[in-house]
Amino acid sequence: MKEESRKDEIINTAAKLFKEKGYSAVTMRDIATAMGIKAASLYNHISSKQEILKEIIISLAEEFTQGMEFIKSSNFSSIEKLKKIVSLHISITSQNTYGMASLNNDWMHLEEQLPYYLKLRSNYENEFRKILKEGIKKNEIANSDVEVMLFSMLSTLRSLYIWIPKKEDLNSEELSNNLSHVLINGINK
Amino acid sequence: MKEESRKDEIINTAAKLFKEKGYSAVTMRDIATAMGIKAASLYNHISSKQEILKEIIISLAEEFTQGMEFIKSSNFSSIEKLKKIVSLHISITSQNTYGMASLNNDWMHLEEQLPYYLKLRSNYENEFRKILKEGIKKNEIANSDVEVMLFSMLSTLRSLYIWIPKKEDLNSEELSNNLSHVLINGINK
DNA sequence: ATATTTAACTAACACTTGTTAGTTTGCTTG
DNA sequence: CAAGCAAACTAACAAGTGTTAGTTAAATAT
Repeated sequence: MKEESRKDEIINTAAKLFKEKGYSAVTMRDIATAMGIKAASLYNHISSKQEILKEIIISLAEEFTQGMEFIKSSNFSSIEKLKKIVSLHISITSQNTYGMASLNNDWMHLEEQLPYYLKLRSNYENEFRKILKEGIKKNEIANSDVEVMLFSMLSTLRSLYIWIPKKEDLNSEELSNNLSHVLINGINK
Repeated sequence: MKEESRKDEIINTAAKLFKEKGYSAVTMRDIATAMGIKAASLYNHISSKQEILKEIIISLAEEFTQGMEFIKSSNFSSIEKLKKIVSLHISITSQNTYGMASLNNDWMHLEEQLPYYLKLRSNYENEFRKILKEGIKKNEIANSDVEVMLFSMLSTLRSLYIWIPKKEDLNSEELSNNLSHVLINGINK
């Protein structure tokens, strides 16, 4: 029961193609061909193209929600919490770079699940924002524009899916330390 | 001759739709309907859907190339050059957020123009990288991993198109200062 | 006034899309 | 061996795709 099901194979194959061309440009025939079968055969395992997208995106969004929940309820310092967020993004992204591309680029093609996804996303951003504000109040974080700091960090973390696959010899911990350092201390001497 | 031509109207309307749903999900009928005409009428002004995408992306990519060329050949300090790059991104993006969405998300659907676009992009990244390396050599910039710094800054700058439209009362200069400060000094106290 | 241009229209095309129905194949289990 | 099942297949569909051809109406230039 723990081995990868045929459905999972379809989802992973699709995610790979979605990353290259986007959800709308990938046809069911593309997915089927990549698996060496015919398009109609896909429907023995999944109910629609939509379902594939939903499975890719929602499971990832829930992983992030869970990770943030854990960090929130910890008693790390604000800076330590931010470092944990960096680790969270690197960990999830390096395990599923294809899916992360869909999460970032194809979320608007969710249909019934779109409101749920948007709720998870704005909750996540709100928790992130709270950590920054708390850090400023506690004098751990510079009193710069919170929205600018949030935007800058989140943009970088959300783009990891583009960048991680280019680094063949990825050491997650080292990357996490380097990236945390740059995000927290900037590039200044 | 300086007023917006019908072709430009089509390109701008298309860019807006491309931002919302992506190039592949937008049909010629969608573009036409948004302009209050029929799809076939578009072809009095443009030769293909492809051409619309090309016009949007290539002109923006060339603007960036030109801006970088200017910064490169200036004799600002490395940090000042980076601040100019931040300004460049904010300026181009706030003038054309729709187009910037296509540049970021739909470039892979360029066909004949794809190699040219990729060349411009990698040249741009190389010049950016050179500025960082020069800054490290001159002891203006911290000796952190150059690729991590480059990735972090570029990710943030490339995501501006998502964020700028949310700020209704945009003061470009103030944003430029705030963002430069965060990118250069980080968020640390 | 006539000729020309601009920019819209209708109608249609060949092809591609997601999906369904019904069937066949080959493995697993009693 | 027979039955059941998982997972492939072929064939077809209705709707939607980008695009072309030919036409028409209004604005502009001669």
